[in-house]
Amino acid sequence: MTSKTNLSNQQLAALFEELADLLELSGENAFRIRAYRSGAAAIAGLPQRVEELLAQGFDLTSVDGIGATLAEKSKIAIQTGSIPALEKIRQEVPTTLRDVMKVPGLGAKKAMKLHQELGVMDLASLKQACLQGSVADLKGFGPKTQQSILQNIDIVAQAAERLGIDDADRLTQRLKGHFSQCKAVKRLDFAGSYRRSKETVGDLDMLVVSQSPSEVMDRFAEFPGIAEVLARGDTKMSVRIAGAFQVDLRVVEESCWGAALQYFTGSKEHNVHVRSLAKSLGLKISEYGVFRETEPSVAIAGKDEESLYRAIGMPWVPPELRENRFEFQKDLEHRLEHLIQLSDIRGDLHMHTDSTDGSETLDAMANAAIERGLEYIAITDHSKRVSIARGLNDQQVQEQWAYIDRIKPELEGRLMLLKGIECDILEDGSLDLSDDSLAKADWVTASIHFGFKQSRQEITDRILGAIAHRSVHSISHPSGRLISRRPAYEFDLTAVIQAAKEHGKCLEINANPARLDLNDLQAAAAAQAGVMIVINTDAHSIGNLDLMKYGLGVARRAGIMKHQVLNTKSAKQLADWLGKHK
DNA sequence: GCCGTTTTCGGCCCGACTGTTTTCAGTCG
Repeated sequence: MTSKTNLSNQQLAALFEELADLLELSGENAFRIRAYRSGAAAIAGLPQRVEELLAQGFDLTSVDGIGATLAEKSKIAIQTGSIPALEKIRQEVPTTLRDVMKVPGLGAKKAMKLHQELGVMDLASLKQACLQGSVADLKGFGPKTQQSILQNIDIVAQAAERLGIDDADRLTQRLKGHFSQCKAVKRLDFAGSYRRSKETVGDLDMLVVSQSPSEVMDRFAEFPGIAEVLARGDTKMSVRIAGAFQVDLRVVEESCWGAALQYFTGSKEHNVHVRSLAKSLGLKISEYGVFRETEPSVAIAGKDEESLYRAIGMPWVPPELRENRFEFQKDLEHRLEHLIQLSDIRGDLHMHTDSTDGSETLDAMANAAIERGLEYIAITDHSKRVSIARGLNDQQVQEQWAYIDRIKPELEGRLMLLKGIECDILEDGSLDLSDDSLAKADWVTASIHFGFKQSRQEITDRILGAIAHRSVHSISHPSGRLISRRPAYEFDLTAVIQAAKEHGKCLEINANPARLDLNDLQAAAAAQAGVMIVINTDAHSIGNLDLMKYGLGVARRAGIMKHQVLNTKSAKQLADWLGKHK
């Protein structure tokens, strides 16, 4: 089978997701919709491209969640770039209603009702309807719903325009692959907020060194998924990728690579500061290089970034720090020397198994951790309040810990396996498991999954209570936000940081790209106050263990140093730390 | 639509809670 669609697994999965959404809007059977969703997830999780698998004669129906129908539709999508059933339903249901459906508080039924009764087509018309007050008059809706829509609509509108860091990551991989055969490309990298590891990326800046820009641009135009070429000049080209996402290509000379990379990496605030420093030294910095004001035609630096920063008396600044926060302070050299990096991470203290909502057995997670070179992990399944995840009760968690005690000897010298729990902080402020149980754990991380609408004081008190509990070591995803999907609950971060400091408890940077919680500013505040940070993947599968890098992005943006992060400690040091925090 | 069989149909992770209703859609992972 040959094809020219070059559809990635993520793109194929997105087609099925869209089909599922549109079927849901049209009131289709819920289990059929779920089947499309789980099929999409299965495709997104395949280690190899569907196109390659099919070419090798692989039987897609052997994958869990993919049956004859999805296998056939996948085949057609790979050949044609689309699915006939999707094309058909797009004619019947406006696909922009998918955004309306994603507003917290709304679902398929309400979105469809808004469409049919009020003519709502998308987020803009939804907002207008709310502002006019006509939503509150609709049967099944009310003033509170209308108010909540208005509060949450912007976060969804933003999501439509920005990519999560992991999606941006995948897009850069596809672009790299697309250009790998293009001989005109001498060098290629991505700048902008993506390079600075921001949690979401508004557009992607691609920088290329080439002698023949037009050849590079021709190749760029062939990239699958381009909806529109917005502009094309001699050295610069902009395209819009499916949806509203923009990718900018800039072709530069080898000699000014560093200056261009620095210029396009930003941030704007960082660059303003850099250029004013240069000016005070009688220098001028542009994307073409560093120049003396007295001799503006000869670049004295800029072939690489190091030379540019050296010219203004600075060490090379890692992109994550270029936010005009720490990089111009006196302690920069000290911070750079100790700035945390991925290779400093020696363990992971938050992950789930198939005892609750993880997809792998405890043994599989342990083995995967060993393969990744981790020295220790904590198994932290959910407690019973998270019933949808089949959270563990006191007896079940004791059974899991007994099992861990049994297999510990086999892992001796390879992995320190900690008996942990992600214990829910209940609505009344108590913890979801008995004190007796929690006292037997090696590692307890407490978190909130319910009661998000409580008052700021109530939620703060819940967290403070958990911090004060003698068996708790850490608070996981302290703000509760889901990026582009759900805002953080209201709580007093300063009080939480203060309490964590007083009780010697950790606050987590959850590395899952949907969370990244604490965020960079919150994590910086905590670390500066002297709170120990822990960076965890919250893995629900083996593949999730590789999400650690996104947590590192947050920590580096926060300027956090190695010694401020608990899981940079060796297994021995961690055991000592836990001994002192009993 | 998928899956597994007690194999070609019947089930598909729960259940307490909110806002709105007086039966239900959506929220939580």
